[in-house]
Amino acid sequence: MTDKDPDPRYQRIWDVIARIPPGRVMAYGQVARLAGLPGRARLAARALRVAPDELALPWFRVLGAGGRISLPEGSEGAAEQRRRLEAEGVRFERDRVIAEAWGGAADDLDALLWGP
DNA sequence: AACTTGACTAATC
DNA sequence: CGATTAGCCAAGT
Repeated sequence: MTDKDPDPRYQRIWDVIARIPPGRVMAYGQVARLAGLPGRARLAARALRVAPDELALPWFRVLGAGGRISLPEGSEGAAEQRRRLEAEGVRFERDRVIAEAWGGAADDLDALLWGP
């Protein structure tokens, strides 16, 4: 076939994001690292942006470094992201997610991805 | 092929 | 805290 195969890097990133437990959050860099792409935080962001809606990924559980929403403040997406996270019990401190929400997620994913 | 852009990050000031 | 700089690399122009 002449078609390009789907980029396996994106597949891995989508897989990681899809497994983030409710009520928890992860940073782009962390997602990239668990996807086997250390240092490619921007690729994780791009993958999320181009992700098909059919995957129904929990995009709102992915934040920038330090638990901050990366979408432009005042944008529709930023408001929705915060609303969805708070609906799952994730608490905020000004524009930043409380540290508790983001512990554990890596451990759980580590178990799900590498050792079930 | 050269240049710009970006849902990033860490370090500095 | 916020602003700046620099590193990074894939995709868009």
